[in-house]
Amino acid sequence: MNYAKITSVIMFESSTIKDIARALGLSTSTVSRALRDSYEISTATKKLVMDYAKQVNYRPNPNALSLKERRSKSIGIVVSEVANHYFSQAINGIESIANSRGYTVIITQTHESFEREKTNVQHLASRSVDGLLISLSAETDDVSHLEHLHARGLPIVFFDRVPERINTHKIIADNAIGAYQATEHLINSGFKKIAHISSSAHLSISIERLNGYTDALHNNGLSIHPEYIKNCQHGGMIQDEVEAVVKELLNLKDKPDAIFVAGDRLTMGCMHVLKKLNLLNPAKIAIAGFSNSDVLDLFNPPITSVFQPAFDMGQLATEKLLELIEAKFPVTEFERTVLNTRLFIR
Amino acid sequence: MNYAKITSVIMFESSTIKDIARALGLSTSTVSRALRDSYEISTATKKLVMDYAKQVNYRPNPNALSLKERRSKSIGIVVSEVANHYFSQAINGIESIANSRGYTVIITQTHESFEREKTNVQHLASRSVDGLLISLSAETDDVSHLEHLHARGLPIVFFDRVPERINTHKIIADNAIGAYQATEHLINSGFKKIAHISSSAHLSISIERLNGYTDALHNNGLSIHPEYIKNCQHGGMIQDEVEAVVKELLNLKDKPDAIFVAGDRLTMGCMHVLKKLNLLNPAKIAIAGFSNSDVLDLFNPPITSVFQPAFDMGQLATEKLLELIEAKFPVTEFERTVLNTRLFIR
DNA sequence: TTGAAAGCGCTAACAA
DNA sequence: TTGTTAGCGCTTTCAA
Repeated sequence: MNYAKITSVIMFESSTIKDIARALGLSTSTVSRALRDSYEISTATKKLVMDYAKQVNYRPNPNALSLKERRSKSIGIVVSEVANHYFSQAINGIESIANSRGYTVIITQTHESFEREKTNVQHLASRSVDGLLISLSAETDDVSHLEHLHARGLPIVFFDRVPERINTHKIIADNAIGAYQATEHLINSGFKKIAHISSSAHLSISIERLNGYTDALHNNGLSIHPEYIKNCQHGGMIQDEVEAVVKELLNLKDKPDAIFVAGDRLTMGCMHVLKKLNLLNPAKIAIAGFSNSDVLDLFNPPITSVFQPAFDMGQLATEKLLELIEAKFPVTEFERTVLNTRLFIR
Repeated sequence: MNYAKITSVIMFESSTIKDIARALGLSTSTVSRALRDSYEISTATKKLVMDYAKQVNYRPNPNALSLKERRSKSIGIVVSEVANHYFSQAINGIESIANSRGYTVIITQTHESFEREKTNVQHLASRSVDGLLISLSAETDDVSHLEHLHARGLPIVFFDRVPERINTHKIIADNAIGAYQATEHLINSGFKKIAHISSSAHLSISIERLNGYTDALHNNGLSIHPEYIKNCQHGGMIQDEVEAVVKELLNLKDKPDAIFVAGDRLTMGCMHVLKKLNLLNPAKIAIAGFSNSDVLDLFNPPITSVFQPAFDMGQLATEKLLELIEAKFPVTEFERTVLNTRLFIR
């Protein structure tokens, strides 16, 4: 403890290997080796060091370690927002694996903004995370900010909203089948004029869910009306956009009798608009949508939903990422893993 | 780029001050100073260095900086779970301040477990965060794990669920008034037998909300029945516990006609139980509760709620924390800030 | 079995 | 105005 520390604000710091070495009359290298249980060190010295380390509650300085080892034992997460049950569940899955493997997780939110995605990714990279787990923002069409990092060797695994162009592991739900089932459920419930509201058109999930929707219509002998298909560039983050889109549908001369909504926040946004327009109770229009919310059955009316195995997706993505991070040799074979969705009929 | 790097896995790394110095034929200290726009360096050299740095996309290594400066420019957050609108909104507030001030945020979840809280806190401390923002877990009664760190000088700010014993800044909502208003709303709606379900009894929020509840009953000439007051040790994380508590209330000979629920997850859990028991639609029992959820008005029946200014609380807590972190002199005067809640009548 | 010394990337006191 | 050097905490050759 030096003079400066005492006269200035007392800093929070724990003892270092140097402190231990001094106290025990050993060299720092001996202490370092003893703490890592090296075969070179005698049992007696090891015990001495370990006991003392425990006594003073020694914790290695992660920054020194990172600097030395050139890795931070941390991974960065980029999602739209944590206030979305799909993502919060995925995060729980990610944490469960990462923490058990000794990694810290840094969560960032894009709020569906391309600019914030770039800033977050840049920040995480400069923060020297060992790898990145990303679900693209609704606005993201250009992934060059990620290609650049990927090309330079930063391990990246995508989940949920994945880019075509970057060749790495990708974990997704079977969006097409999920969308197909939800749409078919509406058809089987007697609806014939089914609209579709989705996030921005270029997103992988939007494309896949649109395909499921159109396939379901087609296979059930219903025709596809382009004016029934609407996109929200901001993925539902801007409620006015959702409201505008819903109103456009309702103003059509041939109004839809049901809507299949392709996202958690969009589904909620859509319900709010219908509620506001007094179309919810009694239900003037049916809704089915992608959502991992656990309160959908409390809604009025309760709505049928497509549930994604978010927790599992998070776990799997993390396992894949750690595989890349800890690989001894460059990985050149990448997998695209597709997990099943589940339809909850309400 | 040395041989090892090329033959082994190509690492993701950016150029260092050393690289720049070598390329430009300068010393590392000159480069360092130029990059920090030091008055000692000539304009010409500065421009040379800065231009080159931009060209190679130079990013300072945060680990080296942390090691040198003895701070990490990161703060740790400990909350129950991000899948809780109160906390996700608070986190947004925290991020908005922290990021603008150049700090990274590390979010951890306790899932209301005391053990996980201890592990997370320990992990963050050993991760050398510059400060901690904490809302205690439902199980936490003993705060010695935090007292220890606090005593050693780690800046800590508590929000929402705060301990008595630790003297530092605390940001809370006016839980008593919020609870009072919600209870009085039930009374004014004609209910006379109002029960109360809360998180674990020792939590600050539980105590304050209980006070608001009893005051409201008392001031309105209603008597307090101890058998109407129930606690959930796990703060609603274990749905069976919530179900048991609700059933106990319903099995009383003198059944309550309304329940004031003191927490976001508890409110949802409670609704689910009532739904399951077919008491929700038509409503056989009224519910009002603390919640920051944005979909309460979609519920059937919609429920009256007490909203906490979570975003503001997060912002304020972060400002206070950064004040402590960046203080030139030890801070000895601490504030307890109380923000107003808002009653949303539905 | 242990120690001395170098180095990870950066800053700053001191020299020139 | 710029360079040399030491040191933050740690690991790891190389020497003893």
